[in-house]
Amino acid sequence: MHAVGHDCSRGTMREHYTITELTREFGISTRTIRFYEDEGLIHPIRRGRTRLFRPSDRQLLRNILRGKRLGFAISEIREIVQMYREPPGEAGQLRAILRRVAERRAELEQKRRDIEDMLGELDAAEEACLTRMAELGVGQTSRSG
Amino acid sequence: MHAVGHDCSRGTMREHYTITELTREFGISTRTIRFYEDEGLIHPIRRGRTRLFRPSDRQLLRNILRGKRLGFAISEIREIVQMYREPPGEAGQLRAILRRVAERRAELEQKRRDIEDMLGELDAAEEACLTRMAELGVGQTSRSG
DNA sequence: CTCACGCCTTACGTAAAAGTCAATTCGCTG
DNA sequence: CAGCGAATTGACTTTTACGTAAGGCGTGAG
Repeated sequence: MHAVGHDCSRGTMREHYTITELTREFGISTRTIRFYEDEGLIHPIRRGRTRLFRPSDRQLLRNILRGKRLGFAISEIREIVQMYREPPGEAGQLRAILRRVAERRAELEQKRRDIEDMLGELDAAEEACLTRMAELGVGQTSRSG
Repeated sequence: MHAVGHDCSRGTMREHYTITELTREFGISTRTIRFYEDEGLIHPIRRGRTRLFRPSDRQLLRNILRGKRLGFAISEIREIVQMYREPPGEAGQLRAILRRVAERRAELEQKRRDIEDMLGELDAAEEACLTRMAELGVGQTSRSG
């Protein structure tokens, strides 16, 4: 195994990643990454036909997967990552972005409330289980608190 | 239109809801609710073949939709809502539930981190837009802070 | 009685997000 | 140069989560 991008050698930051390196890092398949490219989420550079991913591509992929974990659709993620790019020069477009930022923020805050609620229910369920175990006189395995 | 369940009449809590009442309340289709029943997420009672939803069913549906908003699959939601039911009497099963509670909690905490990160990126994007607008000398429409 | 209305089941259709498989094509290595 | 491993494209398949259409039951109003 050797590094891609002739190993820039003055230290810390990799210049490029191969597709399989990223699949291993993020636990996804090459198909998934290529699919995201087809969908216009990510645009790796090419050496010949082989894809080379820059650190910024890697970061972008991280963002994409965050969106996925939160249940956003590809189309929504595309819209979201587009907002992270250099702001355009036209006032109307800027205002449009600001509006969408506000919308996404509202969605995320809803999701956050959902998480808090669900965590609360999990606490209740755990309590009920522990109570039941106490009733049964069963010793628990390794409790934190 | 009149109330189902001969209107228990001593006040606040509806006895039953029809399927279309719930679709209107939650903004989903009858197909969706029936699908959830097929998938074993919810078990309304029947009068003849017509489904009648108790307040607890309504609450359950609320939980299901929370799970959906957070990107959980039907199969995961089924597992989750099963944890909310009366704890079983067998110690092994209780321990299994406790384990799954811990797993789900970890997932939710991951999602919460994802949300915080994404909100941070949205803040950055908004800042960039506002800066750009200032550069362009454009007046903004209605800012909160 | 008939008709509309609301709910029911059954069955087929579909969009999204990949999985899987086949046929190639580089680039190196022995 | 033959071959092997890693990457590519393209096509087909699968799973999930419903949408949608077709036809039937029950009941309250006219």
